[in-house]
Amino acid sequence: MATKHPLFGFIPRQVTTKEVRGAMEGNENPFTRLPHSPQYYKILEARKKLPVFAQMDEFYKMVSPAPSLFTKHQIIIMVGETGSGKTTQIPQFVVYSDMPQTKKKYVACTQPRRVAAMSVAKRVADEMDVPLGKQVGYSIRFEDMTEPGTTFLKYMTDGMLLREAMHDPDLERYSTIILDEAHERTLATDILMGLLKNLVKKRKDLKIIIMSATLDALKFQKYFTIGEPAPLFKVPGRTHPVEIYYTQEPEPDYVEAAIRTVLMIHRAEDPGDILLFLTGEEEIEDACRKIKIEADDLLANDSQTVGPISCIPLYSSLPPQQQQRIFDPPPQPRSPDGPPGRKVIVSTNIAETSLTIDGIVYVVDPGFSKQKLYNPRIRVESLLVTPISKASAQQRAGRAGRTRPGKCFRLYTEKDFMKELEEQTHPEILRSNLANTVLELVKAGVKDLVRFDYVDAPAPETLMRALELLNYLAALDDDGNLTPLGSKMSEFPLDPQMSKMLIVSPEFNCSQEILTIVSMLSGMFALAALSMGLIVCPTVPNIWLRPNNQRKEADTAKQLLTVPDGDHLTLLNVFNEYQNNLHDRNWAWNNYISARSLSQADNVRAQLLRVMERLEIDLVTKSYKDQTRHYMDIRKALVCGYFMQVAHKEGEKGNYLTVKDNQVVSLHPSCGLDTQPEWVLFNEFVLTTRPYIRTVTEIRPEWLLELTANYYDMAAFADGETKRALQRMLKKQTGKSFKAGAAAVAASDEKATKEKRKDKLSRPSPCR
DNA sequence: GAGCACTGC
Repeated sequence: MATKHPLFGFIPRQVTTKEVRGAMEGNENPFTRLPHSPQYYKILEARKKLPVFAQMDEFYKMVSPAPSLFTKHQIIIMVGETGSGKTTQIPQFVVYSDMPQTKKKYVACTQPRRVAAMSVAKRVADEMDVPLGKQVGYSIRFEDMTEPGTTFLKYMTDGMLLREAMHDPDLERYSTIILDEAHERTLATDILMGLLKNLVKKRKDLKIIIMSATLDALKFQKYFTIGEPAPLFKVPGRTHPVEIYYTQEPEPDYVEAAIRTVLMIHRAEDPGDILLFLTGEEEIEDACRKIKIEADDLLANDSQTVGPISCIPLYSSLPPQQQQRIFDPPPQPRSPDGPPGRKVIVSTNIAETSLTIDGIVYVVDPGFSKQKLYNPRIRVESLLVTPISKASAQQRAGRAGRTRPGKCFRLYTEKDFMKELEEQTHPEILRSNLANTVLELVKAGVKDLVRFDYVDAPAPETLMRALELLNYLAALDDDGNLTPLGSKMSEFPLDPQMSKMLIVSPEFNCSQEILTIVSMLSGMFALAALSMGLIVCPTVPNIWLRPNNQRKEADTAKQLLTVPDGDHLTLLNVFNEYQNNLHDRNWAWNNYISARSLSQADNVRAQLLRVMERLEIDLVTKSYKDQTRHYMDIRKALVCGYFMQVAHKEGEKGNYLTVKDNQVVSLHPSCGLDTQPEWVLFNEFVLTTRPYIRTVTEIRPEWLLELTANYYDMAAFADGETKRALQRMLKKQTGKSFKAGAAAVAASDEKATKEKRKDKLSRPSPCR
């Protein structure tokens, strides 16, 4: 029996609300042509109550103006608060209008986080009555839940779309791109906004929707002014009111004030859970201990009016089982009709955006968070406790009104809120090292990095630092053009130093080993999704576990796996042992190693291996009788990527001086080197209680001159202790008397310059 | 003898 197709008569981008609602209410699913399930209608009733649903007509008038106005509204700015339903509904509205399924195109909606992409895709698949991964799917790193030819609505991380833009700058596969949570201003979203603003000139059929919270909308509207400003589409949120309280005077000690406020709420306010924002692990654990002591004290003295309390810490490096505790119910009253228990969650910023916890009625906001800052002068990213922005404060307060009216206690004065807090948190692009981003942009075809149309332009010095690094790595030539090597480097989801050493590693017969080291270094920070929709495994910043009560045992275990030549080799050793033990979690556990970070490294390794195969980079290893020689090759390959991160020992006090930047640094206590070698290469420079270098390997200075002559150009090297040390090394190599030695140094200076010239012309050096 | 805000490819 032939029936009319539910979308019969729909003209792409000229559909009407009546047509769409008709199709939605119909018996037959327009995308599968199967009967709608009873569940579908149930969900549809709930969808109809969302604020955004009432504005469908307004939306279609904006995206589908009369045909003559077709190109006019190519970009739309959409403003919607929490609870408006924009993330789930707008992409579906767009599907009915674009009809991507008829043209083999996608409607894409980006999210800053993996979990959000997964869980929203699942929700929308249910709403559309289709299986997840068919018509509706998601695409995130390590997981592509789409079916080519079938999927037409795709949720994805912003980083994933940026990767695609590198290969296909015209993003031909997409009919509409929706950038959700644009106000969060992630690095990837910012770069995408710049690329898309440029792309719409070329692709007149492409539509862009920028979805954001209120405060930023005008900025985006101004940025996306092409002839005239992009239109604004506003949707009200659906949250409960939150009363805001300020302190009368500034609080000298915000942790102490926060604890006092939590206890005050517990004593005096109605039942309801409390969320307290602090800045980091140590602060949080400390506050939890103190709250617990005070609350137990209250309970002991006054169990008639005060109920029990459970205090739960929340930060990303907490093991997943402990994170789950935030969903536990509050403690039971002491007696059947005694005062009710209360749950207090003490959290980092993770609860501001990444996680929502239902049942929170009170928020305590001291007004601080840790933020990453990049200092291009010394090329260091550091974490600093910083006052939050007004937007952040508003977001935090909103967390109290998700289930019923709430209260937010700000531990600063109203005057400070008005006068001292910045409107917005500085976007990530202004606070980051941009080496990776610059390489991605160049690969995506952006010619002039300095004049690129950024929403907020980064400091010229940051761009210069990135260009300089990429030039020394030979990813960009002297005119800033992408070299074939740079093009290969951009294919890897790695820092440029790492992709460089991976690409040159076959020349040192150790690409197997470098692949492992790179995977360990980058897997240490990557994510692993645990269970959908709830919570993710946190970042695993350290592979070494050190439980408080077994520190000694943990240290001994670490000692047994340590390779004295360097931490990079230790990482290699750990991974190899893990493989020799057949990925046994017990082996990891018995050796005080995080099994999660190892399996993550395994994941990353498999992905990088696929890229290597595609680029035809040989996977080689060489067995020497003498392991030291093998390690030497690996260390040489490390030098090819990290020659700019080298330090030289000064004096006998364990001080090191970084090459060229002349920063005084020390070996991090976690470093496994058994001596203090004269020359070391490091993976990370961290600024904490002191400047430290972390993940350190001993190198030989002659390798610097051999392998990276254009950076270690003696003739052009600024005078200083490092240069003198290099010269001493050259002198020793010649083995001559002082006078002859001096001549040799002069000659080697000259030789280095010549080498460099020759190098630029023809020499097939691994690092050029 | 120290530490790790949060994401992402």
